[in-house]
Amino acid sequence: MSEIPPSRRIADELRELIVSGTLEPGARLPSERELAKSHGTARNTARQAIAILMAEGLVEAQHGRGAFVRRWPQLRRLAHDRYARRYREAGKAPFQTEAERQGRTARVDVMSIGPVPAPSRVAERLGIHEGEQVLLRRNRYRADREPVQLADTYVLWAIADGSPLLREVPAPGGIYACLEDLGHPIGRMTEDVTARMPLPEEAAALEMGRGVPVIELFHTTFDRDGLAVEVTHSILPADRNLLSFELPVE
Amino acid sequence: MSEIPPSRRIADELRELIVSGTLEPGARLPSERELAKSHGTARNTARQAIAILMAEGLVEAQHGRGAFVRRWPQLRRLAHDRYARRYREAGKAPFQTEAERQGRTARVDVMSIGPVPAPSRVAERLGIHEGEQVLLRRNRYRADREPVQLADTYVLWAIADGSPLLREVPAPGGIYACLEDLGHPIGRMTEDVTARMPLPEEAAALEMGRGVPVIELFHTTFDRDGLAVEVTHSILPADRNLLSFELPVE
DNA sequence: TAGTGGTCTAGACCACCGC
DNA sequence: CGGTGGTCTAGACCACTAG
Repeated sequence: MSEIPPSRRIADELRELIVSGTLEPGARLPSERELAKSHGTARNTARQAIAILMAEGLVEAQHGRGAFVRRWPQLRRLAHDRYARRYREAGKAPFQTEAERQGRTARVDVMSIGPVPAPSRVAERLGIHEGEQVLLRRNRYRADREPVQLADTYVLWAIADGSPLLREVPAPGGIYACLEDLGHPIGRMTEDVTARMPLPEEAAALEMGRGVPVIELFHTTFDRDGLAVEVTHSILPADRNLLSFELPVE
Repeated sequence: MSEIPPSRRIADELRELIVSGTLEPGARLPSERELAKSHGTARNTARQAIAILMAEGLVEAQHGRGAFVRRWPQLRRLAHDRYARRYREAGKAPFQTEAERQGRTARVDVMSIGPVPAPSRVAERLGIHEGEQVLLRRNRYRADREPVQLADTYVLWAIADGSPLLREVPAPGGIYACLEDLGHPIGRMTEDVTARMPLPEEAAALEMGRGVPVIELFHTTFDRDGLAVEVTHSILPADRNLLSFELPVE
């Protein structure tokens, strides 16, 4: 048998109003105390209903103001050709290219640059052993102030050692232009994409709301000899990013 | 000032044990009553701590048994060349190709086939007006029983009308082989990828645990004349899927 | 049957917001 | 100041699991 419990029922009712558009993005939900009274429950029960909707990313609570239907912000579009050589030759890094294409201002916070032991998922992609020394460049990207990406870029230490890659700004065209200067012309690039919920640190660094997942992306660059020279592990707020790819047909 | 509240503190402690590996995947957490006693709080407070970790996808509760560190299942890898013609000519649909490549058995549940008005995000990709009639094929895919994908495939009605696309099994090579037979050889394909939390219906149809997001994917197929002939809107449990792409360099 | 999570109650105090 | 969400308490009953 198992009846639907009151907290779920209240959540279901509100969800229906939201997905049907009756409650538009930005609209305020009834307060917890109102919901409790109108449904004849304790306040904690109504509160639980709101919590369900927050975990689903449909609702956002603001302390002292109320609970609101989440506005899904404009997506930043990451085009499939964002690493194309023509942009690099124009002296622009991929992120800058993307931002300008969408009329936004690119900002990069360089969090750290230095040698670290390679994490397992990076090592397997670089074809080295876990714990071997690699260069880590840790960046946060913002578009018009809004954080849109955390990126940990790992480069083989043999390539990075003593190179401009250790500097804050390695080259006008970004690290890919720099890698080419260092004798590793780009041969091919692959990206592995999945998603998960953010850790609290990630959510904080990206100023994310509750109930919003992150896209987890591993980018691997191979030079023309087939050597994996660089791996970037990125974390992107899912509500601010849309990745576009082109698939081969043949 | 604002101290960290007890529920957060308990959650932080447990999370540290999980991410550091002290509590391995599958390990049982202390019960809510144990946590409450050991931290000198009410049971509801300890319960709230567990709820935080569940929303983060780190912990899974089992009624009557306990709360456990989530095991992240093996990822299904979706290769960038899964739509390549050579597979189609071998008489295999893309999903079947992928499953076999990984030694798993492909299962397809055909949920419905029939004309519907085009939703907005489909219409804009097909280059038609919202509400125009299109064919919808709604499928659920499973690998060895486990649901791994919901896929709504929309085809221009002018192409689908009276064609084998209205049948359960349109052609041995899947709908893409069928589209080629109908005079629309594949020219190019694009995929737009983002992520969000699942709606309860989606979570149920995919048998997903709490705190696991879905990957939302729009696949668009263009024929050699540049006509958008087909759009597939897929929902994939993020803990069971990894998408691999190859990026153009030039 | 004992122990577990799932849910609810009816209070309480705090922090934040806007008037 | 009143209304809001954020958190906690100390109980209670239910449903499920396992020995």
